[in-house]
Amino acid sequence: MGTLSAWSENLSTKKKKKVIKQLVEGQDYANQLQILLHNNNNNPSQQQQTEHHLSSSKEQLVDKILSSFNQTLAALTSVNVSSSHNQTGSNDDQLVKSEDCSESRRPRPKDKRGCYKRKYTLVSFVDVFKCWVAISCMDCNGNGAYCRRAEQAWTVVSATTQDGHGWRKYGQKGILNSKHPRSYFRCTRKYDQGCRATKQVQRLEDDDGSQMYRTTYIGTHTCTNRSFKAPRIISNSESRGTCIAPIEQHDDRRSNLAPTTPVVKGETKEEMFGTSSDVTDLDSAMWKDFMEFEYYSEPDVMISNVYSCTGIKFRNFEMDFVNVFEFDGSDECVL
DNA sequence: CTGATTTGACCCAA
DNA sequence: TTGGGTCAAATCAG
Repeated sequence: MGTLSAWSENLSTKKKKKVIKQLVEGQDYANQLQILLHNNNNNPSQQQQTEHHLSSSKEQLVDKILSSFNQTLAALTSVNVSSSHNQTGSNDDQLVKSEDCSESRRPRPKDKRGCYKRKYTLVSFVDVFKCWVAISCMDCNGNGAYCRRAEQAWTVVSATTQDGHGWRKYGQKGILNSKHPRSYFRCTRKYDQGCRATKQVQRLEDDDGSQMYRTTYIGTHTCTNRSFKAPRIISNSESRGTCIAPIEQHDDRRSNLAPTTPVVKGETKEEMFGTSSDVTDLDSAMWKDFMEFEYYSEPDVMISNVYSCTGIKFRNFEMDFVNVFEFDGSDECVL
C-alpha cells in the first residue's frame, strides 16, 4: 500500500488545503461526538441537552465524520491511483472473487485453481473509526451488531475482519441469496498446536454503501501464542455487553493439548499483529502505539498525535468498557 | 524456496 | 438433490 507521506508528496497545495480542512472538520465532529458519548455514559439525562447545544445527534455526527473521511480518502486515493497505480486495494477486495484470471500472461492451467492475483489491502482511518463507532454505539445490553448464533460459536459485525489472531484462509464460497462470498479461515496453529478455532467472514449487504463484515467464530483458541493480541469484541447471550481490550497470551494450561497433535505442517511463525492477509502496516502501527500507550501510561496526547484526525482518546474509551468487563479465563473477554 | 492465497473438486448433512 | 464446509493443486509473493 502507498504511504501517507507518498500521498502527501503527490498532493497539490490546493488539494492539501482541502484535505487538511476536511480532516479538521472531521476532528471537530469527532470531538463533539466524544462529548456526547461522555455525557451519555456519565449522565444520560444530560445527553439531550448536549445534543441540543451541539445541534447534532450522535448519528448525525457519525455521518459527518464518515463523510469527512470519505472525502479525504477520495482525494488521497485519486492522487495515489494516478501516481503509483495498483498499489492499493479496498479491504473487502480480500473477500471478492478474483476476476482477472483471464488476463494472466501465463498459459491457463486445465482448471482455474490457483489462478489469481494477490491483492494489497488498505485499511483506512474510516475502517478504524467504523469499528470504533460500531462498538461505541452498542448499548450495555448488547443491543448492537453482535449476537450469539450457537454454542461454541459467536458472531461479530465489524468494519474490519481483524482480531489479532493468526488465521489462514482455506476456502471461499458463494452463498445462496448473498451478494458477497463467505470466506473460511482456520487458526494458523491448527497443525502445530491442534487449535481448532475457525472463523467465517462474510461482507454484509451494503445498501447504504457501508462496508461491514459478519465474522462467525467457531470454537475457541486452544493454541498458545505469546504475541500480543489485538482487542477482540465478543458477546454472548448469557452475559451481554461489549468488550474491547488488548489481550495477551496468558493461559499455559492449554499447552498440554499440543503434544497429542501430530505436526502435519509447520506454521509456527510468530505473528505479532494477526495474519499477513488481514492486518496491514497501519493496523500494526496502531496497535503498537496502543500498546505502548497502555504500558507506559503516557498522557492522551501520545495517541492524539498519531490519530488526532478522529479525536479518539483510546484510554478513556477503553476504561469506560473495562469497568463492565469480566474475564472468564479464556482468551475472550465476556460480559 | 517457503508460506499464503485462490478456487474447482469433493464431501456430507438436511 | 442441494447448499455449505473443507481439501488440495496451482499459483503468487517475499
